[in-house]
Amino acid sequence: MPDFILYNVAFLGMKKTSLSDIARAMGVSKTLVSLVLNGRGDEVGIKKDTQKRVLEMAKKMNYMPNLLARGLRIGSSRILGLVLPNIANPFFAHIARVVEDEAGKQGYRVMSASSDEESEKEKAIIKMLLERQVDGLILATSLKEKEEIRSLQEEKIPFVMIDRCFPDLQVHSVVVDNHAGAYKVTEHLIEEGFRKIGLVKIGPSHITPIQLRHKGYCDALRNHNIPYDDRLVREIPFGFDEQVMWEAITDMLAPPDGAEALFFLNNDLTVTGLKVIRDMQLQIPRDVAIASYDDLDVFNLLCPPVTAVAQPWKIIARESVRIIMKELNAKKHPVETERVVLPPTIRKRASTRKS
Amino acid sequence: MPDFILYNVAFLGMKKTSLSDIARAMGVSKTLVSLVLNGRGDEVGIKKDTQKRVLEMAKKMNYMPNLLARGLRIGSSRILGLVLPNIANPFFAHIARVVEDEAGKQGYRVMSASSDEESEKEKAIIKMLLERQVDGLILATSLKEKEEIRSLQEEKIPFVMIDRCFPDLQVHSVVVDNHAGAYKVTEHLIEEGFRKIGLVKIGPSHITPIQLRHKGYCDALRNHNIPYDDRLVREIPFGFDEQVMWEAITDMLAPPDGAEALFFLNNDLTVTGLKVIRDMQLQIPRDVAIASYDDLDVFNLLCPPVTAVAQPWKIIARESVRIIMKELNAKKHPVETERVVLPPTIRKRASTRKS
DNA sequence: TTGAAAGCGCTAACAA
DNA sequence: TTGTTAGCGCTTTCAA
Repeated sequence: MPDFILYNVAFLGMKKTSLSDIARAMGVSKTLVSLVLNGRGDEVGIKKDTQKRVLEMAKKMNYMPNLLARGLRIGSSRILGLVLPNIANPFFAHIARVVEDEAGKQGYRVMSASSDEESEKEKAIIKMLLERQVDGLILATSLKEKEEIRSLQEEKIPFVMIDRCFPDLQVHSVVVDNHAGAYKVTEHLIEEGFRKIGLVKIGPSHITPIQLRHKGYCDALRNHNIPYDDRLVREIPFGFDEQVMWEAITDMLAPPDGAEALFFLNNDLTVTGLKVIRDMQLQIPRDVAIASYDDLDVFNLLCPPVTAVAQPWKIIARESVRIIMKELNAKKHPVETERVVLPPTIRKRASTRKS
Repeated sequence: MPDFILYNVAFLGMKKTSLSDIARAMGVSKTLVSLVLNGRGDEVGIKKDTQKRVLEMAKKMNYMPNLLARGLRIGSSRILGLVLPNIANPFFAHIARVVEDEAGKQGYRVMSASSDEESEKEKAIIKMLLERQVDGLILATSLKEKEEIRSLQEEKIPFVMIDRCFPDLQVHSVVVDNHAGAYKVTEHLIEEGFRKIGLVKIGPSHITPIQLRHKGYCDALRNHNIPYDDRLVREIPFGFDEQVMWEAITDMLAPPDGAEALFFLNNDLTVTGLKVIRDMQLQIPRDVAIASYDDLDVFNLLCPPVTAVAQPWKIIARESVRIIMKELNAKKHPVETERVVLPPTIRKRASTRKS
């Protein structure tokens, strides 16, 4: 009475039901069961009745496919690796959410990990993801050198770079026009009458978008005949605290040539910067004007509301998934390289209004 | 000359190197290679020299273990499933980050997914995670009924519930004392002199912490002899927009018995609520006082700063990983049920000061 | 000190 | 219309 034992096993959850369990219980082959359960019954021409019986038995025995086994067999895990500097940052959290949704629509899952802007950590993450046999990678990289990326290319790992990309690499990428965003905000500040504009960068210095934003700032100054003053430019290392920000701001605002405006190059900097400025009891924009790269919902609720560069994170996420899927489903390789550059939106608000 | 071919394969990335490739190239057995690569060489007593040669060959051939295969074989994926309502919500994004870090320290990876507060979506997520053979689950559940949880128990799936837990279930859980948080904030409002206190809940109504917060609110009112007025209590469905919030608030503030204060039961509600209130050109706290369940960094930067209940997300995440690891490593089952209840912190700020 | 062989659960080429 | 067989890459038992 093998049936009894099998049922018991299944019902008591002592052990998971496998394909062969079903096959054995029904006296058919694993192949048949596999075919039916994968919806290929009709295609192959398995009797309707048999199909129904298989389905019923699978249900009865509480069958659950083992996706590790399937992945091993078909050589594809249906997992996407998502590498981010920090998933707790709202910008990346939103991206993670949309990537998850978009990938899910195509039967893919995502495994994400945060690099904290550290090259070594990121290398370890990528290694781990590859060991776990992810089918493709979406990378907001913190890598200092592009060699690692090159080796991904050589190994023919499908991947898309987002937010950040080494300019001279021939790879899929979805980025925002960082130069334009920073240029426009700086120009806006200049047009509002500010000339001494401080720039607060996030470190490490090799992050491409930060370099481009810096360049946008420089170019705007130059085109408006304002001399570049490197006492007005600071780099704050990732993982900074309020103290570090306090020192930087105090320094930048110090007379006689102190900044009249501060442009923070990401949302973390802006939030901490605003805290420090409040603690210093300074009025915005009277004592110092404020602009932010990255917009948060709440920036518009502050008093005064903070001028910001909004990034289209939804589109970044969607495009990255679209491209990686195209790559994964491509019949022919290599697929033509896609380099998407999205425009940022400048949200001019009261924090940059000359009073 | 098999060596040549093998090297070629490895170096050109035509095909990944496997254990048997290394074994074959060296003329030894897979067993040996596996043992050495897993650091069990000494333990088993493999010659130092052989070990060195294996290690070198592995490196030379660019070996990467296939974790799907290992997982299949050892019956453990070293993956934790993390189920959240929405990873884009800062509260959950922070939790995800810390869970990722803590699990990583123990060699586990996490696969997360968002349920959007939908029971059906969550069931599908759990099913998917189990099919992917996660070793354990951390659940901030959106499930309406506890049956699904019960069946996890019956199937002996290791899991920990966080943030939300069905009260009469004997399961591991890490939650915040929601009743206390809401009670104290409500009491604070009352002590500041507000009597008509509106409550803005997030739907769906079965979310346990929301029910408890609601109860905390009720109890505080009762203990201060303030009658409960259900016109002052609204539920806004998850995924709401500004319009919905606008209607609710307009309604609650309407004379003659309009609310003098509003207590929002999560950070999303607070942010949108503040937007609406600003658009209505109301002064906080003169026209209406504001309190929030969930604190965000920026709440302290608003003018006025917003009174909030801060939740210890770092501890929630750490504890949940600690417990699931204890469960996974336990020699004996069942492990004693852990029910951690963390205290929230009330941050009293100017938004609730009677002017 | 090392190797042979089995098998985790699945799919797929080929046979019948 | 269904079954046989092989094998994905790994670990592990047992033997030598």
